[in-house]
Amino acid sequence: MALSDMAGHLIRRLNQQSTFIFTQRTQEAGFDLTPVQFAALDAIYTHPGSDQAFIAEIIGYDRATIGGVMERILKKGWIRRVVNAQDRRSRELSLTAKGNKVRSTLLPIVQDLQTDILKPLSSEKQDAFIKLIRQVVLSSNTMDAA
Amino acid sequence: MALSDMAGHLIRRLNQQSTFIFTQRTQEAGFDLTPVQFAALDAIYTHPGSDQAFIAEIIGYDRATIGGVMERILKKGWIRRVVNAQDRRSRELSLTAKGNKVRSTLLPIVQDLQTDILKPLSSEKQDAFIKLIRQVVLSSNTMDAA
DNA sequence: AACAAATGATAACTATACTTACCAATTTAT
DNA sequence: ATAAATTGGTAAGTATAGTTATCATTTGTT
Repeated sequence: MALSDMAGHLIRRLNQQSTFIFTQRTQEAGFDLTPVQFAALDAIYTHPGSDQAFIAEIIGYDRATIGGVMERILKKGWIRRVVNAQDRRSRELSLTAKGNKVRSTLLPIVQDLQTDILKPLSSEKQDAFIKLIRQVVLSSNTMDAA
Repeated sequence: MALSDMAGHLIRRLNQQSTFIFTQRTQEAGFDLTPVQFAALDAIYTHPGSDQAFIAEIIGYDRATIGGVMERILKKGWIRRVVNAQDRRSRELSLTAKGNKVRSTLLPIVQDLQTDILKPLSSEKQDAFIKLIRQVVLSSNTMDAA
């Protein structure tokens, strides 16, 4: 079997293309952010007051990576980071008005661009594909030590 | 639609899992390399004497990224980089005996681990998945300006 | 032959993404 | 109550992955 036909290689290529489309479409809309930054924004919106470790867990990152992401969207003025009074190790995250605006403006754009990622497939095949990916991602997620 | 169900997000998560399995399995086999380094090794094996730009194109990278990859596998003693006599800008890449050994030893391991990546799916669904992903990756590849 | 355009490669910069190590604060165990 | 373990976060280090700029060399044009 050729490398170019292996699952891992194809998945990596697909991720590259997907990221490219995200960047392209959001830049056209006048924004400058990465897929991860949007995911973080959305997770904080959905779970305001959470700490970094929890947000990281939701969107599938480790603590070290999310630290840098938070720093960058903090610098953009999209989030607040307040030290928790009960546990001074943790910082409670929430969206600023600006962050809220960015998220709500981007949401329909991001939703729309999903179709572009799978554009080569018919609508039915897109649905089938999403179902398969979700099955892989979710069940691997629940398997701890393999 | 929730972010966690969007194609882009799922693809990113899938790529994380795929990379993790690659690293895990190859480390168990006593090797220390990344998916990209293996892809580069395989591309050089398939196209010996090529320059970096061509290898980058085959495996879907840009020139800047592949430069660092080559440097690292060069440092490991897996490839040779000889200045082309006809065009002194370019360097002809080839595998050393050691690089050849690494690639051939790893190939069956890497092929085998592909199934692990899609383990949650039945064999039929795995095939369907590969077909769909290949269709997306290959046809997006040939579309230049969208 | 001289100049412009194109090409192979690197450098600098930014942003994931992971590991290991560490610090500080909090919980748990004894 | 004190030591041990856990937890939230950061730091340092490595490896993609991209952009833009630059350098050297080669090729194309006139």
